[in-house]
Amino acid sequence: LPATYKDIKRLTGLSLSTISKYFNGGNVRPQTMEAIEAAAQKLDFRINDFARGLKSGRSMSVGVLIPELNSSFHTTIMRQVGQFLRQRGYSCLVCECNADKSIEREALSFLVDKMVDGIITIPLDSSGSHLELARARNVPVVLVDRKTTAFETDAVLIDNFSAGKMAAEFFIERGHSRAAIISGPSGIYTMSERSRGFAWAFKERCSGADVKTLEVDFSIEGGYQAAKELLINGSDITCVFCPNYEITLGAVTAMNELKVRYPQDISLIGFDNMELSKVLNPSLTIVEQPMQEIAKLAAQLLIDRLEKKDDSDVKTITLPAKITMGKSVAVL
Amino acid sequence: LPATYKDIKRLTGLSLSTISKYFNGGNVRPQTMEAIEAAAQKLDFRINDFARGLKSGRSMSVGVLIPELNSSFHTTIMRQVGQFLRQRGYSCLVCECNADKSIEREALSFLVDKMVDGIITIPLDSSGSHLELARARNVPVVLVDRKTTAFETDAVLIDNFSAGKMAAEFFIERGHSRAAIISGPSGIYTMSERSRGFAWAFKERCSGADVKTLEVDFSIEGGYQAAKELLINGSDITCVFCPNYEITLGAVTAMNELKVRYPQDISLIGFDNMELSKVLNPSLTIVEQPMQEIAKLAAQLLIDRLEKKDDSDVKTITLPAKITMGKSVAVL
DNA sequence: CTGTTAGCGCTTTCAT
DNA sequence: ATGAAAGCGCTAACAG
Repeated sequence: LPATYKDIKRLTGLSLSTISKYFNGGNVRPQTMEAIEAAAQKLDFRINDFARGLKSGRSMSVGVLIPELNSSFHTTIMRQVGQFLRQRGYSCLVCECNADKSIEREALSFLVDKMVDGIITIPLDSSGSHLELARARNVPVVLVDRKTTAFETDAVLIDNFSAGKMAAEFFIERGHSRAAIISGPSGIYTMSERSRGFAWAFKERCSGADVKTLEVDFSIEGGYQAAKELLINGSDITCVFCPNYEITLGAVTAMNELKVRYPQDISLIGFDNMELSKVLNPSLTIVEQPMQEIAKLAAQLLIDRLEKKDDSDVKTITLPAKITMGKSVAVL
Repeated sequence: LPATYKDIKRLTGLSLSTISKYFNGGNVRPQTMEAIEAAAQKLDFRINDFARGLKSGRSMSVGVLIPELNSSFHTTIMRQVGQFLRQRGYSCLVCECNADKSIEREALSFLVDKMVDGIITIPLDSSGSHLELARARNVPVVLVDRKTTAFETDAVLIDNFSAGKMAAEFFIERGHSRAAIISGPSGIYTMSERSRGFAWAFKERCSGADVKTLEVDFSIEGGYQAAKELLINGSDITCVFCPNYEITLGAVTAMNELKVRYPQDISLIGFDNMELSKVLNPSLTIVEQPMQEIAKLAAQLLIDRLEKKDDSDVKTITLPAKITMGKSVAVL
């Protein structure tokens, strides 16, 4: 049975309040501290987080809620956020909602029940209505990657429009004018922005351009099917942009299967995940997000809110993406 | 301010114990239930997990402690375990220890402090001495993937020796006799077993065989360096076995860089991760673990312990691996 | 089936 | 700097 303050009291003769004060960083005199330390050591004392939380109303934990833990981007964000938060004394409760809105709602309610002090989330439901519950409970929320339309709160994003534009310009500069983008669901903020940027650049910077937009499920399978369709019937397309990691994976798989080679037969730009880019041969040209920075900023922003170091208005931090050159785009 | 039993009492006139009973699945009469439900609804009542945990001594949460969240295998296990546990009403606290033993020890102590009811872990410290703390606190532990030498508890593993043997036999059957294995640290149980199985099969089933064993760091970089070294100086090797996912990734990257092609120049068998196998061209022959089953069995075992449905002696469940054929092994 | 009662281990005024 | 006392929200006998 775990030791409690009472046991320490028994060994030291001190009162509960003095002991509590010590464990909360208050001033006690050296000999008191030594006595408590010795007793705690001897008893293998560890503070009871439930009792503390019950009394103080804070859990020193934050909830991380993301769509899918098998998405490389989401997992990376989650890890970095967790690492940073832990350094600052907070623990993380991680939930994934399997890309299902009703699970997302449940998960949020679960986190609130667990008394998390704050929430960092990549929202699935783009309205963000599920987040109202957090607000009702006074739990601050920081959005990552996507903004919500009906719920205003702090957010850390990349400039997705520019990311799409970048990919388009990379193609245009190398002589391409007939392009396709295999986009995820247009209801997803990042996807529609990247598509918009891609199409805009071709329209604006390349006369006589033709951009096909395929909209698929947000998965490897989706990318795979769309690429197959495109390669079989896509006739005169010379280049394809895959604006997320899973779609990229699916598209490459389809090309392998159909023995279509890049960059010879068709040019390709992928998204995220440097490692994939390098194991592939030829290597892939990709648009990359500064994941570590995104995570760090989100965590910092949340902590600042929790600790009242920042009580400014809702703020959105926008970071740039960058393009990393591989060998998957032909010069026409 | 969140509502409590007191508020429900005020609205319904019922006693706290009746209300508590209802929320814990006890029998109350229909009209009582309706009254409580209505009040709870109206008040937006949610039970306070801290108070409940403090009183009951159970948190309905389990700790998951793994070496690295950027390892595809570890992440997959963690997800599956989490999913299964959540279905059963438990939540998960996930910690990674960045492959550092002292962090692992801290993380364990952190989980115990958070009052997890049980722990599922892929142990890094192969002695398992850090797990003593859990035992001292009466927190059951289930090991996944690796066994500990100095701490006996339930475990779910694959037959790693056979996995290595399988890879070797696949090579042998296709006429290979000069092989290499790029193994992870021999202190890691899985790695030494897979190596042992690999070497054993060549020795036993292939006269005049020659097996080089390289031991590297447990990382993409490790696999990359070793493969490079092997390809530059390895002279007469005709095939390589990479007994984990990260090493496989590194090895393929090295081959791309040196323009060494498989299966023409050298044959290759990788480990884990079907997806990688398919995006690569040619596709990879890999040894696969039944991850979903591993996770499910581990979670089930822990729950059975927690709920006293199983009070048998410590048990170890061993599952078979299987080989999935790709196009990365040449027939000599 | 329902109510009364006594804490769980900690924090936090308020005194001293 | 330390102590006494009250109570956070819930559970679990026990009695009715």
